[in-house]
Amino acid sequence: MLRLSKLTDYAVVVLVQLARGGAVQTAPGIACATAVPEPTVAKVLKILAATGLVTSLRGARGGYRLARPLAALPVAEVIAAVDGPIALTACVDVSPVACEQQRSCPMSGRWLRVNEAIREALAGITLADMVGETGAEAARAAHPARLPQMTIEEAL
Amino acid sequence: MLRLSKLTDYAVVVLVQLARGGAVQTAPGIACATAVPEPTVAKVLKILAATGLVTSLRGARGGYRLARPLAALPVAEVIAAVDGPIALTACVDVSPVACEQQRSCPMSGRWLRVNEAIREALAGITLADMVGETGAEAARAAHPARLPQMTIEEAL
DNA sequence: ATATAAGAGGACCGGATAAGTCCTGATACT
DNA sequence: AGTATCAGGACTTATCCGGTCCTCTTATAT
Repeated sequence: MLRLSKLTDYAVVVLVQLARGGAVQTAPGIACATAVPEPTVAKVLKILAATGLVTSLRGARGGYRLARPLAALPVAEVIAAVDGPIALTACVDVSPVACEQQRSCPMSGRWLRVNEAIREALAGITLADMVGETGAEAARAAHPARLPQMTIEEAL
Repeated sequence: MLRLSKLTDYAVVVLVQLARGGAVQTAPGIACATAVPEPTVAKVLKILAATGLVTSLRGARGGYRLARPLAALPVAEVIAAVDGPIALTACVDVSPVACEQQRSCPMSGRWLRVNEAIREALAGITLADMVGETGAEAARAAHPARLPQMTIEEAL
C-alpha cells in the first residue's frame, strides 16, 4: 500500500494548526482545535520538536511554535521526522550468506533509484502546497469531513 | 518509513527471473533460482497472475510466463498488484461525525496531490530500468550481497 | 482412460510493528 | 514557592503482514 503512518497524518494536521494560530500554542490547545486526542498531539509535538520542525518553550505560558513557515516545509521532512528516513525496505535483515548462495542477487541496490524518485517527489511539495489545494476544493464540499477512502480507490 | 511490503520485493525478483529464463517456468523452479522460499514464490505468482502481470499455464508442463516485457512494466503496477493501490492512508476509518465537530477538517483531500506525485514517479520507472541500473553497479561489488541498509541511511 | 504435474484459491497461525496511554522528571513563568 | 508546561520514556493493546499448508481444479503424458 505504500502507506505512511497515521502519526504523519497527525503531524501535518498539527503543523497546519500551528501555522494557523500563528503564536505559541500548547499541546492541549492544539488537540482541542484539531480533534486529535491530546496525548497523541503531545507525542507528535515532541517528535517534531526533537527533529527541529517546531521549537518548544517550557514553563508556564510555554508551548510550541513553528520553526519555519509552511512554505519552507517539504512533506518529505515531515515524513522523515515522524516515520524515519524514507526507504522502501528492500533487502533488510537478510543474511548476506543466503544471498551469496545465489549466482547473483538480482536485487542488490535495485530500489535505490525508485527510492530517489519518491524522495524527490516528496521534497518538491511543501505543506503550504497541501493547504492551498484544499482551499480550492473547499468549494465542492462545505463541511468536507475527511474523504473516506475515495483517495485509495482512485489512487491508481 | 513509507515502506513497501516484502512481497513486493519478492515480486520484482520473481519477475526479473521470469524475464531471464525467457520461457515458461514453474514456481518451484523460480524458487530454486531465486532462493526465495517456494510457498512464497507460489503466493506471489498467484497474485501476479490474478492481476495479469504474468500468464499462467495449468496442468503438467505448465508454469508462468511474463505477460509483458520488463521494459513495459512500471514499478507502480507491480506495487499496485501486490500491495494494492498506491495510497498514503490518510483519513481512513474516521467517522465523519467526529470530523464535522471541528470547524473545518484541515486534512480533507490534502494527500491527493502528494499521492499523485508518488504515483507518477513510480509510473515512470520500469523493471527494465531497475535491472539496468544494477548491471552498472555490478562493477563495484563482485558478489554484491544485498546492501544492508545503507539505502535507508542515505535515503534522506 | 488414468495417473501425474502443475496452478488456483483459500484458511490459518505466529510475529512484528504501530497506535495510543500513562507516568515521572525537568524547566520556566507568575 | 507554586504551578503550568514540555521531555522522555515505558507499557499495553491492536492491527496487519509474512509465511505455511491444505484441498480442488486443470491439462498433459503415458
